[in-house]
Amino acid sequence: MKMTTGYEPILQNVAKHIALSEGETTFFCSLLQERQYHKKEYLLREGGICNQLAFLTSGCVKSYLLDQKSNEHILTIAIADWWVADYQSLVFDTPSELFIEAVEPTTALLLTKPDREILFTRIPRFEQYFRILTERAFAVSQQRITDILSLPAAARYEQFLRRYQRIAASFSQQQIASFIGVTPAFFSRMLKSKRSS
Amino acid sequence: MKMTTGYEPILQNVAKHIALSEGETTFFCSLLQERQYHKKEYLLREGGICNQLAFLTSGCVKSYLLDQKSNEHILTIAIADWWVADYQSLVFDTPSELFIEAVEPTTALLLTKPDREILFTRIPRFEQYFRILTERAFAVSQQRITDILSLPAAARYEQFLRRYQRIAASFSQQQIASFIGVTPAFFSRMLKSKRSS
DNA sequence: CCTGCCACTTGACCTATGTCAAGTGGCATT
DNA sequence: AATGCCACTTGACATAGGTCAAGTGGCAGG
Repeated sequence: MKMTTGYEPILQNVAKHIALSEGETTFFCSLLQERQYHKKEYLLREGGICNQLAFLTSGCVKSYLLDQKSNEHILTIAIADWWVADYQSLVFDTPSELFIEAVEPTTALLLTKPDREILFTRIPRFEQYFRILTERAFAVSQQRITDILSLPAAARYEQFLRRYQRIAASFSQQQIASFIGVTPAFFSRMLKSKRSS
Repeated sequence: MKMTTGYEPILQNVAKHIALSEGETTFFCSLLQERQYHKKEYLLREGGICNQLAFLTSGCVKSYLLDQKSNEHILTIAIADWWVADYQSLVFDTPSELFIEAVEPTTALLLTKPDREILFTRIPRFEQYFRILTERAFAVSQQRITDILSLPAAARYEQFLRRYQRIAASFSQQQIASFIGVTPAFFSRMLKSKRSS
């Protein structure tokens, strides 16, 4: 069927964890809204309440916050086949402190929070799907905390390279510096000293 | 029934999210194993594979890792009514880099990973229960990352006090210093400068 | 009442990383 | 070819927080 074309990636992702009948597939897709974002366009802005999750079918986004001095700190990087949202805001219904912004042209399938609740009611197996994804995301998040607490900047950069190999090239040094938690100037010096070693 | 006495706290916790019949309650409890830990006893040691979750009915535990210089870095603090596990190890079946240790005498109800799978099969609503808990834990974890990235040590301490008010007193300065990511010496100086201000 | 021990404090010094401002060098537009 | 822009680099300096080792002061056990 033509209507499911743009949904292939998400259906494959879902199929890794739970099986859906044809009717369930149709219902699930009916709750999703496809949306394109151009580079630097926002999926979410600070102050808004995050009431949807986005599944990326192409492109790449970052979520970040700005501190008092307007320095950008990247919290997450998400690429095709990943869900992204401000969980803090989504789960506790609080205003978001994050910006979520497309780093390159990006296509996303949006699922609103109320629609997700409907989905859970109609197809309870989606509880399992999201449980599994969230447990993984949580595990990765915990790892990030231990990295920040226990590793120096150079080692955090190694970790970044390992985990984001495929997409490291689409990020400027500034972005990477922000993700690993150092300034661009320091990161530049760090790279230089690595090259000569 | 006498047999469910020690299970009251966890049943109340579960009841906040899903309703269980009497039979389901009995089955759920049959998968749990109660265990006492004395102060400084380990629930999990580095190198082991974490194959269970622990629900605390009393007491307090910390999870931490040791870096190359044997400095302790506290990842999480858990108190009564919280689940604790090394999700990194539990989810990906990798050897744990964490220690989980009782900070005071603690009682836990243990649920092994295979038993949890059985639970999901027999009572699928537990998928929802754990989805909700994990989403909250993930949201809190994300917040911790943004705190570490964007706030100076003194502000991270404020956050700690806000979030762990009730139990802050059971932690030594060393533990708190480790949680917020500074050395005991620096933390001591920080407190002094706060007092005089 | 001593003795140890343990948490905490403090001083002197050190280092990783930040700040700010002035380059440099591509590369896209005209 | 000139222009401008943007990412990156670099120098000089500043600072948050670390290190190590020597106190101090409770308080628990004998």
